[in-house]
Amino acid sequence: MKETFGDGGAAPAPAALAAKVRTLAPSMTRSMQRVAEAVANDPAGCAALTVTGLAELTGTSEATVVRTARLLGYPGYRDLRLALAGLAAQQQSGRAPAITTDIAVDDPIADVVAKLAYDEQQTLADTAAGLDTVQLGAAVSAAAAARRIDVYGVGASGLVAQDLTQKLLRIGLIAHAHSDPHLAVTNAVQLRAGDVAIAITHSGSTGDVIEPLRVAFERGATTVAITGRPDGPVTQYADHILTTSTARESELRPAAMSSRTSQLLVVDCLFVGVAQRTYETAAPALAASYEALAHRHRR
Amino acid sequence: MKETFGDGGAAPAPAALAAKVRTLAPSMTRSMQRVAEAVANDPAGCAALTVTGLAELTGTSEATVVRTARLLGYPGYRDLRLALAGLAAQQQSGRAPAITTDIAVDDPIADVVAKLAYDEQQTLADTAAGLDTVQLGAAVSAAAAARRIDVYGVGASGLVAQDLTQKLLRIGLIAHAHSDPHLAVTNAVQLRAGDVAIAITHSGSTGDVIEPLRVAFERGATTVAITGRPDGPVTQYADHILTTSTARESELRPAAMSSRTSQLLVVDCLFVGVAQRTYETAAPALAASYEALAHRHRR
DNA sequence: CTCGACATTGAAAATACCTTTCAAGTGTGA
DNA sequence: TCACACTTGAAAGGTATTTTCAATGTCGAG
Repeated sequence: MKETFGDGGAAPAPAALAAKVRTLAPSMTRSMQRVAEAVANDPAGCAALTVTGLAELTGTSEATVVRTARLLGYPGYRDLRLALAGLAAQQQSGRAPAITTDIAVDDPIADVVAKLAYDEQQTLADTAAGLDTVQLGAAVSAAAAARRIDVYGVGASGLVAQDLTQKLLRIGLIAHAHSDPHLAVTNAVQLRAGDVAIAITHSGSTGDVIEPLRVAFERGATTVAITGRPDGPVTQYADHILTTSTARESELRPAAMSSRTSQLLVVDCLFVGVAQRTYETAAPALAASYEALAHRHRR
Repeated sequence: MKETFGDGGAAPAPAALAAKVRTLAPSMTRSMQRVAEAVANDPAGCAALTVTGLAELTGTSEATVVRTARLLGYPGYRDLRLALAGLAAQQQSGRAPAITTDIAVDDPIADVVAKLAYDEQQTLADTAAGLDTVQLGAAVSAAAAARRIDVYGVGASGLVAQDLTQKLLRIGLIAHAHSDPHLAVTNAVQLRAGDVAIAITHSGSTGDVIEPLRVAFERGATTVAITGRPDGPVTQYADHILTTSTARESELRPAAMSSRTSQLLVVDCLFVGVAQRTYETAAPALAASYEALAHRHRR
């Protein structure tokens, strides 16, 4: 005959394992208590063990381990082990509040990854929440209809400018990125009504970027500023202002890092908006550029 | 002979299973993809199944299930199942519903913003979860001690390469970004042991980037690959592999967009890691560059 | 103090599950 | 069209889990 234990009524409890162990402890034999204790004390560790392993650890036998599992309400050790793994995962994920602190010089690399990822996620959420969709829509409309689009950005923002330009080119629009202030200005002079000029500057006060935008503005082009300071000097020449979020920075995490994340999201939104409005031409252009690149990949 | 799959280096990933499935999907066979898909779609359900059960559910064989588990980085199905149980428990204990739909041509601009922000956040989480901190640590150590660091990247990855270079320069290291494949190779020839070469390519098969990395590798430099395809050609010349996540893409949201987000996070982690290890020189260098820029702001 | 009934326990057999092997099927490039 | 490499599942081969069962220990009654 089969040995039967447990009340049978209790479903395989998910989380309240420690409690169950305490409740059932009095009705357990000595060896079973040892097993139950081990399980309650270190779910994660026990989840890594086989029946044999746990039996050895507790100085008992496989049979006892199985009996304990049964008493705790599981069909067998296999299922207890699964529950244990779940429990371990849960309580591990529970303890992750420490990410809010700054990155320290002696943080282990895993913490650095977690903190950076968290911060950037935060930045994205903030940016999305703070973005004025009306202004964005207006900028999109202007860009979609533009004869030509010039983008100004220096330093880290210069890369964002290039990113935007690359993508716009891919959907068949005419776009240029300028990080050389002189060339930017001389190009801005060529702009006229119907063209679009976009300045990207986190501080909102980068002279090298403001100057070409001013020229474009005066030439009658539609001007857009992507900046973290909606009250900064750059905005006085901007028809549309797209605000990026300013995350807290620390010594090891320069402002450039999160502002870049924020700027890229804005730029992506701008791009997708434009792609939507020019879908007829954008879709085949994207497909074509994709196709063209296939040849440059090795097998 | 024993069949061997998987990279072995990847530790049994804790949470980033869905991401891992996406990353590895391209290198899977059809039946394996069916298994992987089932696992990614319903971790909880699959955790309740035995190998045989999962094989039947997916219309494949036990062998295929085991192979898939291996490819995902686990020693066997047993361990995958444990991980699944953990995952199931985790995601049961509270999670947002997720904005799963693709961006459509007629989405209002506000939806575009929300979806893009959500997707990029997801990409960040996946990347952070899937990043091998051991590999990262090794790359950091090498870079911190390097005489010189060369970074290769073309197209969108070229901007990421520049971003990394800009930051490394700011903390006083000698770093160069190359997007011209000819110049990249001719520069790679100059590298020797103690130098570091970093290749950035989402596809893992961009010849223009692989070639200079190969040269650097053969010259004895420490080589690092930042790629979304840990099994791609680029990795054969890489001492350390940093895996970026592959998010689902759609027509309006090219892969380049999320891969860039992922790459930037990796690059940021690398940078911060290096800055930590070279803190004595990095801190004053950062302060100095900050100071130098102040003059370029108006008012 | 001795005996017997019963509970507890672990060794070992039996089973279920997981892993590996291998041959047949399938597609792919020369 | 053929040769080749890759993919796949059936079945053999191992492990882990479960069950059985006999040995041992416990405790109360005579």
